[in-house]
Amino acid sequence: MVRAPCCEKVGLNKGQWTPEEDQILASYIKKYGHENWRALPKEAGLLRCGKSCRLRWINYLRPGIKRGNFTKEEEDAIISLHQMLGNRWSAIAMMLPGRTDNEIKNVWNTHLKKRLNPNQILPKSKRKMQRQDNLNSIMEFSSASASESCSDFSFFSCTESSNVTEGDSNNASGNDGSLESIHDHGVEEIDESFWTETLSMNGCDSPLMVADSPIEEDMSFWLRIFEAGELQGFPEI
DNA sequence: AAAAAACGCAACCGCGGAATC
DNA sequence: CGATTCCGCGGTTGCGTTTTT
Repeated sequence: MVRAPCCEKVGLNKGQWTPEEDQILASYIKKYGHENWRALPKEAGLLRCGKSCRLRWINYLRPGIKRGNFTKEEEDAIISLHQMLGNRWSAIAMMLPGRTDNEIKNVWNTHLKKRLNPNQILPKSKRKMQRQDNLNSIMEFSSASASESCSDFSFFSCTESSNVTEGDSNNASGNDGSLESIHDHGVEEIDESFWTETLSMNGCDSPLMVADSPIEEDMSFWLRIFEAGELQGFPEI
């Protein structure tokens, strides 16, 4: 079928956003929310397409966005997560509160990729298959760990609490950071009860389980996992 | 000092899938 | 139940800035 364009392209602004546009968008969303991105720019009086407004809000205007350079811990976490998840930037961003998928993607492409051995970079077609393998490995690993003790992979569960603490109105609609997102990408075989059970397991006192856990703790937790070599079983990308 | 190259970031594009009609 | 709409994601591009020659 023929896809309708996301918006009428004629007469709309493109390129850099002006402070005035930012102001209009932010104040409109603050007042009315963003239930319908397509209709939002017209109602707000912006000469932008809905997609553009959404991107601007998600990446720069919404509350809780952390600006500035990535810390070493954040970079290491991105590398580690990328090893497991591949180019699933939204999933990686879920683990780094305050960072956006676009920002992480940029950091990866401009800085972090260079740290890798070039031989580990697969052609695109192979990477897709590898990614699914990694996901399956993660789920197997986390299932096994959960059956013994509090899983090191309980970060999936913690994702929800992390997002909740952001006070982000966006949670209600789009960038959910929820279990559904995980399921969307091919891990349906994991029963949802797994996550709640994991959360409530005895001795599950990982810092990640704390709703208001600071990001630094998240990062150090990741580093501990990888430094301990607990993930060595995963295939390299 | 100027030109070229490299870099980094913000934004756009197109696709897939969920939701709705 | 197929058609359509909308959202979100990942890949890519454009352009300003910085570094190198």
